[in-house]
Amino acid sequence: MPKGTPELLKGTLDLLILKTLDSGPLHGYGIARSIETKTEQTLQIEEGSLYPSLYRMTNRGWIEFEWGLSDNSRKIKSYRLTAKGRKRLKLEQANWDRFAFAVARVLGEQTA
Amino acid sequence: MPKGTPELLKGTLDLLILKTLDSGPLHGYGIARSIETKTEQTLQIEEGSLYPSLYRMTNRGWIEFEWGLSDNSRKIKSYRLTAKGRKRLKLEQANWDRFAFAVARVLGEQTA
DNA sequence: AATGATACCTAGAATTTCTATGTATGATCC
DNA sequence: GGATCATACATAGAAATTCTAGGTATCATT
Repeated sequence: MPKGTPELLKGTLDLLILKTLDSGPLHGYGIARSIETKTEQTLQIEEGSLYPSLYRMTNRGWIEFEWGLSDNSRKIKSYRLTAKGRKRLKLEQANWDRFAFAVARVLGEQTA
Repeated sequence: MPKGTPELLKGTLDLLILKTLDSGPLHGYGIARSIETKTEQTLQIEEGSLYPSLYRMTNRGWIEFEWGLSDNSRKIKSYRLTAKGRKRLKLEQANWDRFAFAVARVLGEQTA
């Protein structure tokens, strides 16, 4: 753990994945690496959280996948957002913003 | 629900309670009302979440209580932070800041 | 006398995330 | 060639928190 104890994901994993897929199709493992890199390992995506989440969101119709090959010729499931997923992303992002703002209020940070 | 669907607490309840008690002793019901007021009902504290949390944190030695009377002469459990609780508050607040910053990074908000 | 707000409590369900595994293959190093 | 590491997928079961849905009691108000 290069940056101290990693943060728990506190129910934001779906949002983080949806947002990552908003930039274009990607496979599960790549999504995890992308989030970790962007946050400099502050957020760590366990595979035991990642794959169940992808499975759930596929079932809910927020994302879909097709089998493909990665750069290094490995079999991958390439995920992408559906229209429903894009709507869901907007909703979850708005919810997060409201939530984070509210918490900041309680913590006494003057955010406005 | 005056302000739309209330946000889930996503593991921040302990932090919110500790922070509220940092301003001085208060009883459970009052803590809940304080958080709801401060956030204009964005965060809603269910009693089924509140009391178990107070119980857990008492057991962990982060808070302690004594029976007392409220302004309107009701029996209350007046909670206050312990030294351990103050340390815990600092830790959880730092963790939250790191976490919120990391999420903002993924969401593409330029916070630095 | 009834109602609503205050104030406490608990059981059980739901959900998410984590820990701990397992499998398989491509790439690298000796 | 063989070992090892990173990539890539997956699942079972545990752990933790929060929610739903009840319950009790008292004070104040209508």
